[in-house]
Amino acid sequence: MDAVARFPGTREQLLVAARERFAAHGFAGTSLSDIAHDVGIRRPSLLHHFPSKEALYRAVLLDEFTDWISLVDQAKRGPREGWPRAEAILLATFTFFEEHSALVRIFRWEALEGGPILREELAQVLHPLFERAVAFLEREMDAGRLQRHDARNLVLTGYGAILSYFSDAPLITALVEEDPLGPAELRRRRRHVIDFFREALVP
Amino acid sequence: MDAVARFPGTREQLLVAARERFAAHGFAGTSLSDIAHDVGIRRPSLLHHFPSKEALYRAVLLDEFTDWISLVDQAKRGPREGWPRAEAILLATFTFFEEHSALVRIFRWEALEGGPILREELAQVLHPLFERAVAFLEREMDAGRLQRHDARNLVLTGYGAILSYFSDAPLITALVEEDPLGPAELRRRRRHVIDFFREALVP
DNA sequence: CGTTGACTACCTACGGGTAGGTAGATAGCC
DNA sequence: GGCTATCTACCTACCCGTAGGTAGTCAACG
Repeated sequence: MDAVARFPGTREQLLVAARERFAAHGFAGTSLSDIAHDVGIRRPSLLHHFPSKEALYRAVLLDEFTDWISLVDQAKRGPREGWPRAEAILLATFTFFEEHSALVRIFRWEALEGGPILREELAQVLHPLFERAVAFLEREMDAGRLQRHDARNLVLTGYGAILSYFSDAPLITALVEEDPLGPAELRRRRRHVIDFFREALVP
Repeated sequence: MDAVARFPGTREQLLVAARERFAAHGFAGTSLSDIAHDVGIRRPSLLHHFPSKEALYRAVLLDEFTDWISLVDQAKRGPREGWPRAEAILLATFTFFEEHSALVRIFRWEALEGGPILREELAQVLHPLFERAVAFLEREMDAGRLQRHDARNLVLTGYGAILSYFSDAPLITALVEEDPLGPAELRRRRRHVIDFFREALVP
């Protein structure tokens, strides 16, 4: 039967532990023993639930992507055009990554080391999202509802402004006094991103 | 005596090879055998020049930091205030990282995996640069020569806009058709960053 | 009702590979 | 002779994955 939605079955515990380990140390830097130990079993027992390290990794990413897709669907509601829509997308993206910081770090690991979900494979998922964002921006710029910019680079800048903050948080901690992931600093960052893009985008 | 500035001594060859390897695969993902092989010697011979893997890594970063400091000194020339100065700094930073893409990737690795040069240690170098940038921005905003923004977050956004592009280039490759590090795309990115920040910063 | 057989989840032990680091020998150069 | 740079051979530690064994559960069947 469906083994999901029981208490926290071993398999689900393993997925959570693996997500945190992969996010913290990347694919190559994570050992199956550590993950198994987090859950309180031995490594071979882990391999009873997932046939290989790579399979476990893919399962983790599949979980995260599911949440990601739900965000995209959710973004279909809300304002339809102009800056209000751009703002809504920025806000939703910020909030999503705020709540899925592990995904941010896994993305960065993938981009850097090219994990088993090779860059190409990951890019296949990101490509349509990227194209949709570019199309939206170009349409709004053509209509004069947004200031004209290089749409492709604009999307990259937007993602970078959000992703970098979360992925570089450990480094930023040593740069500023407050915890960059604390509620006050997160609010401050969110407002900055919105204000900054509005200043550049609203005609 | 000073062993530098000979032809390309083995030590210097090792530093270059190590820089590329560490940038490509991070500290943990790089093996000394690979570095030694790049130079044409065996691993124990490498350890004759550098007592440990960590020592080699630190030597690489020291080299890069030297170039970085020279950039900061160089930035003291040029415009003194307002958007022209901000633009000059952005341009110099962009050009520097364009020419030191290995450093970009090593930075990202450090932020992610917390390499042997612990984040704190790296942050000690970055902290004064960060504070100086914040002070400049706040002074210019107070004087009304730049649009008001959250100075600290503005610096982070600026660095993110430049660093992310270079460090994520492998991923971006699969997102757009052209090579993001080719001359045309680099020119395009540079112009976008400048335009975007001018739009948000010029009063 | 009791026994058998399949299944699940875990274990210990091992094999094959790779990592960083060390010891000691060798060859060339001042 | 002494110093430098390199080598081969070795060590320990860790990795992933597999083999084989052991409890416990649960359903089917005589």
